[in-house]
Amino acid sequence: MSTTELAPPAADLDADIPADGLTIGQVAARTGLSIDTLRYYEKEGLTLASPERSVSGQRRYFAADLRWIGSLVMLRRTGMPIRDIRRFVALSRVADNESERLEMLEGHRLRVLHELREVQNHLAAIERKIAFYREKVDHA
Amino acid sequence: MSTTELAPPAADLDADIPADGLTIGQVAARTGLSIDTLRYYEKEGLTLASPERSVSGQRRYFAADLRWIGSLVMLRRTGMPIRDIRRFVALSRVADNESERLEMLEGHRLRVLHELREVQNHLAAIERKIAFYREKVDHA
DNA sequence: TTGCTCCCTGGAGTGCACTCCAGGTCAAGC
DNA sequence: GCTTGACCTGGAGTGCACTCCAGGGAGCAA
Repeated sequence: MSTTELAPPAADLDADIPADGLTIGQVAARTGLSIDTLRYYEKEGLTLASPERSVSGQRRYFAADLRWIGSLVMLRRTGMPIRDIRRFVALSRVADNESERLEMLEGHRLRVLHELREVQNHLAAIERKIAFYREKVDHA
Repeated sequence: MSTTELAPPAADLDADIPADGLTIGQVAARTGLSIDTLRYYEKEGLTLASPERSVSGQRRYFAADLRWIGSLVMLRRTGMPIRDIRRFVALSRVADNESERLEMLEGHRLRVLHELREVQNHLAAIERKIAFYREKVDHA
């Protein structure tokens, strides 16, 4: 989270995917998540479906997996807790509850907007403090 | 952090302060921080100076304390870690290092701006998802 | 066949920022 | 004089989201 957010994934999320899928390491490189985090999300029930496995039991990811992981990243990076994402995923696994999902996303959206406004206000205060220091420093 | 941000402090930060100062409970009410958090910040060395004490040993806060706590809130709510705030406080306690403080604040500002942009981008993706669900739901 | 790299699992450990607790003091009100 | 409520201290506990580790397997290259 600290360096990850500054170092965007090396490979493009949408670069094409070999016929036998991507390994977890390749997915990590594309998404910016760590291998451990990918397995952790899966264990925590955040994946829509468990990824396929190679004959030797290794995870193999395909386009749909990548798209879903993209959604996880967008929810996490906007601050939705794992617990809530799990609920959203549970809803997404069954049909005919689109309105509930919508409700969750809209609630989340409002919280994010609120949070953004607050951070922006505090940032403005910091910028005033910066101006104050700049004044002092430039006069020295 | 979860409810605090939604429930702004009841009393105004700048309402006037009795001659013998404010108790920690009153400061908590004004700042939105918990009593425990105020003591924790003090223990962690985030206060510019320890607050005065009443004859019976209770903390008494005055305007300067409140202003400083306001700065702490603004740094924390924009995501500066305790560790970094401690460094900033240490600088603030001695003279003639305004340029270092300025540097810290400007670095922090850039990180916050970066983070804000990223959250906004992810939020935009969420809003597209919302539009998608709204379409589906409204057609049902 | 040895070594290397990447993967696997279950479970333990970490860092952060609080938050809670036990046991105690003090001032005010009844 | 007793209760109540707000405060005190040192230290333990919590919740969250990872992150790391031990012990092991598969596939490939030299």
